[in-house]
Amino acid sequence: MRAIVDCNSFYCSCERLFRPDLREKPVVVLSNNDGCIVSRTDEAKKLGVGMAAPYYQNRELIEKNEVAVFSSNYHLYGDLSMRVMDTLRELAGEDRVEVYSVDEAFLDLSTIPADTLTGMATTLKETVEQWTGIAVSVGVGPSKVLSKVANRLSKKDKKGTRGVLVIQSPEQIREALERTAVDDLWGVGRQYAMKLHHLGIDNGWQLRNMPEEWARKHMGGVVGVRLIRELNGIPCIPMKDPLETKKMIATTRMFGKPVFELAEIREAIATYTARAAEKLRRQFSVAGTIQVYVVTNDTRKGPYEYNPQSRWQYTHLAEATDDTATLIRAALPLAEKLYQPGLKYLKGGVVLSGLVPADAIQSNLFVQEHVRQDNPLLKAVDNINFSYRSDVVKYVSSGLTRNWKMRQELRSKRFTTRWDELYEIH
DNA sequence: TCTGGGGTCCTAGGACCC
DNA sequence: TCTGGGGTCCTAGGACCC
Repeated sequence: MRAIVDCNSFYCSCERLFRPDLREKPVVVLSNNDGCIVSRTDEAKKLGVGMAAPYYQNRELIEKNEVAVFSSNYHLYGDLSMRVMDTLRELAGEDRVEVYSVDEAFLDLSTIPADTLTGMATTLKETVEQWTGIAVSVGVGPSKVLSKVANRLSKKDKKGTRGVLVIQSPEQIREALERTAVDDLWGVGRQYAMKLHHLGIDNGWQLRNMPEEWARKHMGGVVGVRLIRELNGIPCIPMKDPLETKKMIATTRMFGKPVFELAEIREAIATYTARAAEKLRRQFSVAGTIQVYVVTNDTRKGPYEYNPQSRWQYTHLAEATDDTATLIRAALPLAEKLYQPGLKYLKGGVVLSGLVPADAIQSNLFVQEHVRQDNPLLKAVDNINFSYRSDVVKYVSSGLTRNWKMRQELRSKRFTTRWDELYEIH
């Protein structure tokens, strides 16, 4: 059996932890640049605040109802996420937890006796809440997809399930799947949902009964076959090895306001490269390929149309590296190649790929000077930038004016990761 | 006269997830 | 004025190899 543990309205719950006055009150958290609503509490949901909805479209509703609004505070959420995951590992066993996202983890419960699963799930929920202050929902089922189904139903019926639902017997599974629209299944997105409804397949139970060969033809090949099997309680999506590292690292941002000059684009790209390189070093990898992209607003559709167009350039590095300066040197010419005067730039980004472990670099015979890996200077810079102010130490190419920096006007303090922002009790 | 079979690697693009 | 950011997996098709 598998469990999925999922933090309720995670970003909002983190904010509430340091603002007890907001308990039971509507709260929302905004995406970067204060653009969209990415987390909302049940109270905000009830008021009709949409998920992933643009902030400015909901502003009136939010102000009228005195909804508390926060910019995203990733330092805070990252730290609390770590505490939740540590708690789960403590309870379920170090190697039985797969961190799936900042607010979700799959647990392998295959060694837990069937009749104690509900007890175990309840313990997980209560302990996480007691140790971290973050409320979670727990769904348990024979496969990952079914555990997701259970988790969703546990949230829909909070009073009945108290946030914990185990589906195990054939009857429980059938009932749960009949209550779940195909749109709400993990692995069915907009495209497939549309296709399925077209064919008269509306709920999970109907999809479960479709033949595998049909799924192979019409639902993305083996992906569809796996989904059908998972719905039938046959686990085919394995637990991931916790030691696996990322295969790609990206840092991309909307600019705080549109940008027109090459100098500004260069600054932004250098800054994003430095940030991506930090992430790279954190997982002890080096990158073999760097891609740079920008999004322009093509005005051919009329001056006020939103018609974003992306342009890409990439280069393979002579030798894989995690050195910020080397990566910036590779990135800037790509930015220059992309730049065309007169266009309006909305967004930029850097993607590192071809990642391999730092201790297994394939060296290039034709590279004369090898950059020293495990550079103590960079380590020191990473430490300073994390524990004090971001970019206390930065490369000159990342710029000093930074007109393009994103808006984040409503961010709370980084109570748990910055010395100068600790929570104070007077 | 007439053109196999089996394989790898790479890229682009589509679908999905939170 | 105004719409986020960061990932994964799979497939198809082209280039190339023996």
